[in-house]
Amino acid sequence: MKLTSKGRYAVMALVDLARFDSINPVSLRDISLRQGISLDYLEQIFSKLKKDQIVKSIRGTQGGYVLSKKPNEIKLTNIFHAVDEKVKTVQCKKDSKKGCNGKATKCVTHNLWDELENHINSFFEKKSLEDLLKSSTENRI
Amino acid sequence: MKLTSKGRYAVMALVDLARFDSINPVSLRDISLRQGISLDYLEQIFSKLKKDQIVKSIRGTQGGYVLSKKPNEIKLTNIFHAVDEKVKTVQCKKDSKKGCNGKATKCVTHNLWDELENHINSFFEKKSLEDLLKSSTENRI
DNA sequence: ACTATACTTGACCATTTTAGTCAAGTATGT
DNA sequence: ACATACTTGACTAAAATGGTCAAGTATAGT
Repeated sequence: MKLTSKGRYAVMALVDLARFDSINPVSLRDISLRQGISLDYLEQIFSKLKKDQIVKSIRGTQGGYVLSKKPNEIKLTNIFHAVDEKVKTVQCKKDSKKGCNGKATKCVTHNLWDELENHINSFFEKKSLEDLLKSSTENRI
Repeated sequence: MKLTSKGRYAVMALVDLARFDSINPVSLRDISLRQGISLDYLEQIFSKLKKDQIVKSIRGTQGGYVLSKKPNEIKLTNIFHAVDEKVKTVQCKKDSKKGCNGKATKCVTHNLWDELENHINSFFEKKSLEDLLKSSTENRI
């Protein structure tokens, strides 16, 4: 099981954004420099975040991105969903008329992954951007 | 985030094994046929399970594998650990003297993954092979 | 002792996913 | 007009995944 860095970057970038948001739109270039994430990659990520209305873009000279909602309204689950970071349960083929793996019975792990998925999602649903914002300022050196 | 099928196969195979264990050692060939998992791949997996003393091998004509412990003593966490299925947190480079990503500060996601990891592991530590065994017989068609 | 069965080990490989890069735009504030 | 910044889409090197293939070794039963 693993978490990809796309999800991690999205979270890092949004925390960065939330921190500077209040004053002006934040350009991806600034985020790129501050967080050490490739600008090209950030563009991909923010395009998805925008599609899910987590951020808004503002064009023009002093443009950039701003959050669409307040930090406490943005849950991790929203962020991960936006960038297609999901809990894949490596499920059995669902197409067949028979059970899992072409057997007559439901495979023994079938319910297990469902339970696990719920368990993980409950974690992501509880954590908001605001929570991260707090702990990140605590950790500042 | 995803779970690989190696972990899923390991769980499926062990539940199968646990179900027939009481009578005789179970050959990988039987498990392969019943669960629809490639024999060659099962060999790889069981080699790891054996190294972590989750199963014992019995050679010879009527040989096969048996569980090393009782089903309620085998937790999912043990199984996943054995087959190298782990929660990868896609962490920041740890080598540098500075903080994450060469920045002066700890990156904001640093603690987050730690928390998540604990959350997931607590799930795996609770579930034993016996639990799965029960629910698998309930689901039989 | 022989042999079939079953475990053991290690090299190898095709496909998919990841983590980006590159290029060519379009929109807008000043 | 023009610099800045967002937008879109094609492309790709490297790693992980999900296996296969080959060549053994050990042992129970006859």
